[in-house]
Amino acid sequence: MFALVDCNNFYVSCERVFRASLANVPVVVLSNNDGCLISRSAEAKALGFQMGDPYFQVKPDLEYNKVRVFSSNYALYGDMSRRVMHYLASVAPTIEIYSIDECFLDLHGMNRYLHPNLAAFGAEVREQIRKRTKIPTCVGIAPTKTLAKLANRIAKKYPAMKGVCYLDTEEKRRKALELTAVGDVWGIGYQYALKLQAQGIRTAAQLTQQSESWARKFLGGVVGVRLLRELQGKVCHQLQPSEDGTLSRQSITYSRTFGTPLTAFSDVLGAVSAFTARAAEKLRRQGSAANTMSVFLSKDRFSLEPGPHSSSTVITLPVASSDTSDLIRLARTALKRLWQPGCVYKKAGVIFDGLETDGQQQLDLFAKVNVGEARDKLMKDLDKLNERFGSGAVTFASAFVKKGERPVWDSKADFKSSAYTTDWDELWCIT
DNA sequence: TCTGGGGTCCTAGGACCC
DNA sequence: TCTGGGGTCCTAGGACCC
Repeated sequence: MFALVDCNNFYVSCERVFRASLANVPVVVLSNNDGCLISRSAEAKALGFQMGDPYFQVKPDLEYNKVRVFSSNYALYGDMSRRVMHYLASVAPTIEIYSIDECFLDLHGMNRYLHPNLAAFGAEVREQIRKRTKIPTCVGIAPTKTLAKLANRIAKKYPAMKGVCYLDTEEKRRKALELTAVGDVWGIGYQYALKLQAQGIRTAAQLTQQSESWARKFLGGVVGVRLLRELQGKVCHQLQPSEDGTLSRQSITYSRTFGTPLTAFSDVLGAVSAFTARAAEKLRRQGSAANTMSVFLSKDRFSLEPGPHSSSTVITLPVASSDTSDLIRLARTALKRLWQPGCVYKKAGVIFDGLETDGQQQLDLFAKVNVGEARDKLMKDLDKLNERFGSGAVTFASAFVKKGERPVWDSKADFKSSAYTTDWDELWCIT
């Protein structure tokens, strides 16, 4: 059996933990750059606000309905997430942190005398998380990950379930599949839902009636076959945990939309350098070095101008690296290649790919060994200083921003709550 | 004026090699 | 009209997820 624990409206729930005044009123949280709605309270959903609604379009509506609006505050959400996951790690033999607000538990081998009734176990988990963190959750328990996802949706949708849905019998599995629209199945997105509806397949139950060769043909090859089998209760996806429960990434990206569009090379270079530094930090944190680096620049993606709105270039490194100064130098080379004078740029990003374990690189025949070691030490010290004194305390010249000033590329975040739990300067004040 | 960001997996097709 | 057969590596693109 697998369980999926999913936090309800996670970002909104995090904001509510620290503000009693947000209870029972409509609340939404915006994406980066205050772009779209990405988390909505039940009250905001009831008013008709949709996931992904552009903020500028629904702003009058939000104001009219007195909806409380927040910019996203990842320092807060990340910290609350760690608390939830830390608890979950203590109750199941294996967990896989699937996203910031979802976690799979592998219940195989769980002590059957301690938890003879998994539905009661689910209820206990919910209650404990609520007590410890004030975050509301729902729990789905079923024989496969895909069915656990489905069970979780049902636990959310039907209040009578009291937040827990346990598909322990064939009868319940069948019922759950009949209650689920095909587009709500994990792995069926917009395109597949259209295709399926055209063939008269409306519910998950109807989907499971199809043959594997049909799934292979219409649902993306082996991916579709696995999906079908999982719905039928045959396990295809095991948990994939890493040591700390988080997945070790195969690629690492840092990209941002600029708060205001940029036209000067020096401004964009500053942004790309800063993004490179942040991505390199992520690289070192997971103990990786990158073999390739891509830099991309984007113009207005909603403009009707013909031609591509984005351009990118890939640089293959001579030796895999996680050294910020190396990488910034390459980023500058890449940027020069891409740069078109007179263009108005709205977004830039850096992607590291071809990751390998740092320190295992083939020796560069001409490198002076001492230089490499000194650099490693420098990067370690850099990370320590930034961890202790705050991100950006020590930076490279090309990414430098004066203390107290906001960089020209900085995203918009007009409605941000405090980092109550992670920043000494923003602790919760009781006045 | 304003429309996020960070990932995954899979397939197909081309280049190249023996 | 005929014009090998594998294998690998790389890239681009499509679909999905939260």
